[in-house]
Amino acid sequence: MRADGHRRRQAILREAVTLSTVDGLEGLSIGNLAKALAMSKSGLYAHFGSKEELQLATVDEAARIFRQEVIEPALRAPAGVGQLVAVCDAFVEHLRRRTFPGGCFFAGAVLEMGSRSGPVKEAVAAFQQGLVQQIGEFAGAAIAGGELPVTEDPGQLAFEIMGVILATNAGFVLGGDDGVLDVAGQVVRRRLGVATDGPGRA
Amino acid sequence: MRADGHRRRQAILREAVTLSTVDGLEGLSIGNLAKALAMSKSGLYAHFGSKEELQLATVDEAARIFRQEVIEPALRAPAGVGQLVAVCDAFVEHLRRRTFPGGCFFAGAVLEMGSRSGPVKEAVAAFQQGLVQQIGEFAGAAIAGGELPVTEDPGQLAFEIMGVILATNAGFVLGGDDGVLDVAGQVVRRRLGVATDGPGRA
DNA sequence: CCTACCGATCGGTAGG
DNA sequence: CCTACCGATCGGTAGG
Repeated sequence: MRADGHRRRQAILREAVTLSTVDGLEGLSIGNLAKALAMSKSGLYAHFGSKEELQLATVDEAARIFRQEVIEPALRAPAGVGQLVAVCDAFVEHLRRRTFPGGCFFAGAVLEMGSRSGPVKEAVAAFQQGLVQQIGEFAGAAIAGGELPVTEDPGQLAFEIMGVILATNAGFVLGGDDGVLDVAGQVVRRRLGVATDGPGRA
Repeated sequence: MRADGHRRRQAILREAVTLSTVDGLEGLSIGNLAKALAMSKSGLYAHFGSKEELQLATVDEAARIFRQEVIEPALRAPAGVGQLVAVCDAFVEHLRRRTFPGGCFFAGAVLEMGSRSGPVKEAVAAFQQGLVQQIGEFAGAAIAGGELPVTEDPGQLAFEIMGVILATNAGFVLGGDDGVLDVAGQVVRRRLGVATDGPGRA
């Protein structure tokens, strides 16, 4: 059945994304992935013709999961500042529920692939640039809607929020505990002039 | 001569740091490093008894270079806000002069080693935590000196500045051009209420 | 999907 | 510092 083949492929890719957040997209090996899935290497080659094809499909699957867990919740929030806060909150929850053992797939992939060339690097770069652009659009809407002063620059604001996201991921991956996760929401709310739901308040 | 041996060791480690910013600390192989230095693998084992020892020495050398190029210039700036701005500017220059092909060594090492265990991860974590603490002390001095309101939190401010640093590195590594490098200074000066030397102004 | 295999490279060692 | 080697694993293929 086609549906079964698709589910099998998706299960493989989910495991590939998971392993990549620990070992990297280059450190991900066909042998390790096969072992984790209790199948043979050549079984994997029936789905992906080469390691590069596997890497590209892994990036696609990681993008799908990130969109589902982080972007889509933000898009459902009220346009403007609400979406800026929501994208940070959704990212924090993405980390908190430990979707992947190595934190955010793309934070790692950007640094691993950034200084390389080829289709995998291009795929990672395209996703990252799309994310920054999406956040910039949220910021633009907040300014256009009068929630933020017209002296704000959407690109700079997107850069700042990307910084909060990356600092949160780095702190979380390194510390392994949820301690850092509350800082992101506090910082971004303070920066945008939104009331903070501090701890100790219901 | 001891001095020659020390220089040789340092040259090896400089190359090891350089290669690590592209291939990672795990992707750094004894064979590749030996080839880059035009020596044999066993020649490297005369300096480092194992790959883990090499990795630890590589982290130490990267820390030395980072302190020299980023921390020390900041320490020479006026205490308080001046040091917060200076640490960002020095980091940007560290990237601009392309010290390493893969950007900031520690930005990559933190994500690569974060979800692992062992002495190499601990060494990377210790450096990163020391850096955040150092920036937090700069922020504390700025608040104590009345340059920033007492409602500011040094830890949150250090987190924000680490975010600016990480977003700058990610953008630079991915884009490969100097375009992002001016944003960091603008964002951090605006955040701290310091006058911006915008482009078009001498 | 499987077993069985290929040459290349991995970290590391023996012996000099 | 060197050559020569070890077993293990790498990405990938042949043949089923």
